[in-house]
Amino acid sequence: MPLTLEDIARLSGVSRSTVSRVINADVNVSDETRRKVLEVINYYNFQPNLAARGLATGRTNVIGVVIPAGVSVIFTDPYFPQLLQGISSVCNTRNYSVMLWLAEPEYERRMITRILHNGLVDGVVVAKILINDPIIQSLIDSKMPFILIGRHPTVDVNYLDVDNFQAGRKATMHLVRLGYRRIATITGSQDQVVGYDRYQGYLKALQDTGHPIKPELVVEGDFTEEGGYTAMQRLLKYKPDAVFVASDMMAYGAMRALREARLRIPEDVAVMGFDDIPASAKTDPPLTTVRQPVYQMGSKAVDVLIDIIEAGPAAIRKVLMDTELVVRASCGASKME
Amino acid sequence: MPLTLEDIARLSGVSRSTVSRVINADVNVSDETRRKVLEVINYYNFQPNLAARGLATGRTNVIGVVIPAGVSVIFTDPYFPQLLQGISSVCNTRNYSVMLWLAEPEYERRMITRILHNGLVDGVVVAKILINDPIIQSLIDSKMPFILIGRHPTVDVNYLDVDNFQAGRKATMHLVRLGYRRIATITGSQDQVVGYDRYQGYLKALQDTGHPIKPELVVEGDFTEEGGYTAMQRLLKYKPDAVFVASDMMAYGAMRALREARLRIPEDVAVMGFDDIPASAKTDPPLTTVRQPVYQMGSKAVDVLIDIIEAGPAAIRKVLMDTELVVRASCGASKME
DNA sequence: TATGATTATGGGAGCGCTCTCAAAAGACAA
DNA sequence: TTGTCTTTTGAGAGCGCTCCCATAATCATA
Repeated sequence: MPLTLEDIARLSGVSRSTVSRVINADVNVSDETRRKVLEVINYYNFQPNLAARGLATGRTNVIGVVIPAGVSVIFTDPYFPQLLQGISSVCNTRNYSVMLWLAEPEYERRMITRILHNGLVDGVVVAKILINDPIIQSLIDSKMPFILIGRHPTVDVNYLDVDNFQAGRKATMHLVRLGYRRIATITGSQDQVVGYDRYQGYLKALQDTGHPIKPELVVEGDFTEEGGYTAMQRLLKYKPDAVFVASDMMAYGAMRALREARLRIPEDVAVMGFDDIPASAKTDPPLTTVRQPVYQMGSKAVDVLIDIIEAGPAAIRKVLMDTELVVRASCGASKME
Repeated sequence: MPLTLEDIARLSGVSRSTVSRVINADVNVSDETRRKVLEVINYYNFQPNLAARGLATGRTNVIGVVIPAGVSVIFTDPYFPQLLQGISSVCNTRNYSVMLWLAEPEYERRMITRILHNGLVDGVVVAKILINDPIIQSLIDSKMPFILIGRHPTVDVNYLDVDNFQAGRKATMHLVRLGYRRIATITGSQDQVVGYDRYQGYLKALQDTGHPIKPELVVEGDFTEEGGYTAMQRLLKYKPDAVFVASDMMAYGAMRALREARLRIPEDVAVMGFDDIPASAKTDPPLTTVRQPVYQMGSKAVDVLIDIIEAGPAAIRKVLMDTELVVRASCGASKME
């Protein structure tokens, strides 16, 4: 049977209250008493019961992490392990624990109420929510602090995301600087925020550098390899010399289409991807792409969430994070030199 | 403020005890009363506070999952996401929650005591523990129910693992049946249980089928690509016609060595891997290998653990799971036909 | 030395639940 | 009607902690 506060109190000849003060680093304890109590605590390796503390304080120092299962089956990408590492790391340093919920559809509704109302967690991180997921409204109604990973277009909630606009701009700028003149794009689905934002970044880069925007050089994809392939086929007749593809998966498809058309990468057409999934380092040629700071997104999200939990409700926090251009061979070297 | 049992009791005109009985499906409640109370509970979407319940019962219905960080940085493999899915799935159906700990080395000791003694979890699943990790002794001392994923050679604890011996045997048998005569093996480190077991399976298959065991056809590797490469180089002069490599990673190295030696796979040398990491479907040629039922390992481990938690201490449970041969092109078709 | 301010400690209530035990309410037979 | 047995309900204590308040001890100052 584990020891209790009362046991420690008895063993060190003080009251339960004093032991509690020592554990919670209250200043109103004499050095002598503190020393005595700590000795006993360390000797017995005492750990206060967190369920009891949770009951007394109304706070558990546990955060929930919700990952929709529909998303978490995507195993080709180290996204979730990295995200969890980031989350876990901050939780460790800030003395929180992580409750993980992989939300299977059939349990989803039951589960949500269980999470929200059972007093088990102080706040929730929701990863990669599907647009218009009912969970968001439940969360808002519950008054539980929460943060989304992936920005939400319509509802005013705390979120953290990659700055897809700047990233799209940065990627396109890279192509511009290398001297490409007919820069096409295969966008993501325009009804998804990420697809839209990356496309807007592409447009901005061209505008800023005085490049004309040619509608025929813009094709909408759907984030799949197949979609990238057909999109590239359609682009071919307009003879682009470079293409910014809004996801690595689509970029693979685009590269396949180029190979079939006997075009060399990057000599005939340069290819820029987005995501930097691991396989992109090993394509032929290795893919230049944009990397998201996944680990940092996890840690930052939790940091913000814990701030909200501990400081109480404040202004909505919207955090955008920078991406990193990963230059490999698929865009070639400068055409200027 | 969330409602309490007392609130529900008042609202439905019964006592706190009766509401508790209804929630816990106690039989000693009249149908009429039960109906009345359930109505109120559903109307207000009441959820009992789990911290309070935990305090009262000494059970939390939470299991801890510990993944050493040294291992979880391995991102090339969907191992952990799949394992977590399996774990999570059973937890959902059996009404448990998952507390996730990615053990960073610097926090490890602190964390372990926190997990074990703070009354937050009823049991622990420890994934891919390093051999002789001190965590095992701590777990044993703590009397907390726990199960290892990955069998432990020396200490007598609950574990669940893949049957590496049978798997090694099965893989080798496949090569035998295809008619290969000089079947070599690149083993894993022999000081790791998995490496040893797979090698023993190889030996058994050869014995059972009356093949002589040629020591020159056995080279010890270290589970790295580089190790597989050098091991294969050493094997070449003994002219094997097939090689069972104890991990896919090493198999990639072995294939590289074969390509450099201008040997065709599988015409000159067949290659059998182990693990079925995703990239193995896309090597040239695609790698025949052994797949571990990772998802099932997660779910089975939790199933066993919860049984132990709910039934109380019993005999040590040691579970071995079957593997699946994934036949692709790297071992060719039968030489007999 | 008495007084008040300050610091250190202990006692009690209460967080929301479960669980035991006793009492109340019915059911039934004599 | 009374008594016995069974079913249903309620009251109370307690899980291990925090937090408030009262009291005791210490110290500075008049």
